[in-house]
Amino acid sequence: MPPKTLTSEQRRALIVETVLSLAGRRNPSEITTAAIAERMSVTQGALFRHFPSKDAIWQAVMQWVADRLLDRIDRAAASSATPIDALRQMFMSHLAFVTEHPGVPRMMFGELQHAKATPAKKIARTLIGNYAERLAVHIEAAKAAGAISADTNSRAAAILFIGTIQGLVMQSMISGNLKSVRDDADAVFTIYLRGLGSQEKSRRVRAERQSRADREAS
Amino acid sequence: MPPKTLTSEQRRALIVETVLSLAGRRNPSEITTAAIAERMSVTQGALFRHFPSKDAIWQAVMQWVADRLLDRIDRAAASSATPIDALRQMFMSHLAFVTEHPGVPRMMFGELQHAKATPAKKIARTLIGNYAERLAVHIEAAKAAGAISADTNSRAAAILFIGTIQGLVMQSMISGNLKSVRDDADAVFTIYLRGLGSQEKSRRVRAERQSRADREAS
DNA sequence: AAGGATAGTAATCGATTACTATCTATTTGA
DNA sequence: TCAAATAGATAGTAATCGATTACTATCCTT
Repeated sequence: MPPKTLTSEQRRALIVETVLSLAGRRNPSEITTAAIAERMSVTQGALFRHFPSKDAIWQAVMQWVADRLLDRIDRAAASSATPIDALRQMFMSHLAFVTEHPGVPRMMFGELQHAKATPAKKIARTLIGNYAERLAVHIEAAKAAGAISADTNSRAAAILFIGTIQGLVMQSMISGNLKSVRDDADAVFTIYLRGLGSQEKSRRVRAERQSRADREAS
Repeated sequence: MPPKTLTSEQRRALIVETVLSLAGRRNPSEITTAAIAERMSVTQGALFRHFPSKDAIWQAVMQWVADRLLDRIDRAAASSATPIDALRQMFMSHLAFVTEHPGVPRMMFGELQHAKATPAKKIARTLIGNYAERLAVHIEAAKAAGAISADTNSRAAAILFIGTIQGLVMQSMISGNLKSVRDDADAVFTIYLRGLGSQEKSRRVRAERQSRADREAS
């Protein structure tokens, strides 16, 4: 069965998608151009009609990740009422994103491993920088609103936010179970929030409290 | 210059040491048997006189890491007076360990990336399991002593503890600066501790307060 | 001093890697 | 409609990977 001939743009998008899909099941550093092509039912040489090198493919994949992730957390934050809620929504939508695309954290980890700065690593670095910028906005806003302690170290708070997500993702890599992330997310974020000096309870706790109140009222 | 002939045991130890050293400067997945041998001033084939395969080398490296790290945190905890202090000492000694051996987190990340369970990954998994066990002991002790909130989710607290360290390490991978870890460690751990519901201040804050008191007293 | 065990060398193996030159088939546009 | 442009196939390339071979040098024991 000969593959349909696509436009170069379509093919590029499909290659990126395929790499990300493969990265969800194996170590990105072990993904060969032959494996990508096989998955697409195309010969290996065909890939180089659309990308000048393998590095360029990796670069495109990281750019895809950066664009989508930032869009996700931006939309999450925009639909939030308070700074604290924005942080929570960013946290949860980030986890939802990596749950939908298990290859994403694998690609990130794999790129950051490189000592020298590959083009793909530069994109990853920029992504995290932009991410931290977004976090800083809401952390400072939360401070200004008195929702968290004024003496909280903002830089440390941002590092911890990202590290918390990494911890959850890595836990899922160890167990091989991606659902465990969702189960633990709420409890972990609750601890994080209290660490910032917030008095707010987690959504789950508030919901339970509410339903308990409902039962007592009836 | 012909290399000195060593006993197989010595040579094995040297190979492990060399791999760890190389992992501190490049992606572990890019470390070839040829590169290891060259660094040791030995021919590539000589490695296979002491290890049956490259996998076996990686396995030995991870075992080295597991043994040393657990020993480090155990000794740190043993020399602590309170459960909270034990957690803090474990945290700091862990960071000191990876600072001394930058190849360690790289090896861990690299192994956990593999989808299928390689022998080395199994050791890494066991290590983290043992680590979490140690953490649980002190977290529960801290609860019993009333040093942290009783309603703290212990599993989440352990995940967050490890994730916090990962976040710091990854931050150093991005900046390429390992010293930044030490600078941020105290502030990040302070947030973590408050997240558990502890009222205790960080060592740095206490020290500053003390020195301020000293100045005022003089 | 003989002799067995062992550490290391040099060369090479087959497999796999990213990449490319050449040809064919398909699509596109004036 | 037909020729130019382009997507893909075919069939390679050189380089590098982990691993194995036959052989040599050295050490230790009796």
